[in-house]
Amino acid sequence: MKLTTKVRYSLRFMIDLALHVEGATVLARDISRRQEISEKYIGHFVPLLKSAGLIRASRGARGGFSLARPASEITLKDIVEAVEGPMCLVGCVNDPGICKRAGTCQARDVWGEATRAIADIFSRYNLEKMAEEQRSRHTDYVYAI
Amino acid sequence: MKLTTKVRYSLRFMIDLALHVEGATVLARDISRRQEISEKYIGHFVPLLKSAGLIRASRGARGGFSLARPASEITLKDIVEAVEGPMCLVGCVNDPGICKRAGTCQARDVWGEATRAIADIFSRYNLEKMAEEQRSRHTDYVYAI
DNA sequence: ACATTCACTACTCATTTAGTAGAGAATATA
DNA sequence: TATATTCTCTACTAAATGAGTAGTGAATGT
Repeated sequence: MKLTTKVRYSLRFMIDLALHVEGATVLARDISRRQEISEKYIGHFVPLLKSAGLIRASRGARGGFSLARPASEITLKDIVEAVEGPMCLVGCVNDPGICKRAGTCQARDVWGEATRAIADIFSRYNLEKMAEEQRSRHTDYVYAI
Repeated sequence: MKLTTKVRYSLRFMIDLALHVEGATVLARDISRRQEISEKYIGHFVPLLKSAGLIRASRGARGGFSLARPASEITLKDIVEAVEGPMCLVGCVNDPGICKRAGTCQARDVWGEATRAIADIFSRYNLEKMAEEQRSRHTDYVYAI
């Protein structure tokens, strides 16, 4: 039941981006500094967020990242699936062929239902609200003091 | 978001046990055969189910396993936590000390809420119902035919 | 042309997962 | 009490995954 570092960082990246993108783009370097995530490591998961259509990237001077659609239309589920692939508690749920018991196994049904319930929970969190709540902490989302 | 083999097998073990324990005890060997899980591997997770107070074990002739309380009072959450420890999507939720940003991080709040929501879902599944639904498949929960 | 910025591949190291193997401890029963 | 039976514990192994660094390459605004 543990999420990977990539997913954790991706959420922080997205919240930070949503908070600082206002008309302009945001540099990986700046998010790296604020979030204390190495630029190199950011380079690993950010292309996944881009391929999933959550952010846009541009290179060169004045380059950087921006959201590909309104923050209100980006959910936690989108972010998790962008980085880890389709949500699924056990392999046989999405891919019955890997276990010959799939057709008769009640446990598989349970995991399937639970997976859908969790996906539903994750899809109820949207980036706009998460960023707003981060802002309301009045910390600028930078560790300091 | 993937569960371990131990948890998957533990659920199948518990469902099988609930289906076959009727007055008597059930042997690991029999569950091993029906579920196609090696006896050796069963020996790895079953002591965890026992320490968590979900099953009872006795050794020697007429030994075997039984439920430590009514199936209706054993939940999926009990089983998952018995084998993997307290449910928790990211470490900082249960253990804020591991990250200095814990106090101001909205992402942490999100993971905390989501963890509680998932735990709630898991606690709604009880073993009695899962076993009943397995039985109603009329397969005796053995791969065969 | 060039500095800037993201993108991609390769590599490393530690940890976790998924087992097997074998000896040891408990116990009902003859 | 001897013994077959059954669970329990520790050690070990191999493969996969996780977490990250490093270096090069490709795009782009000025």
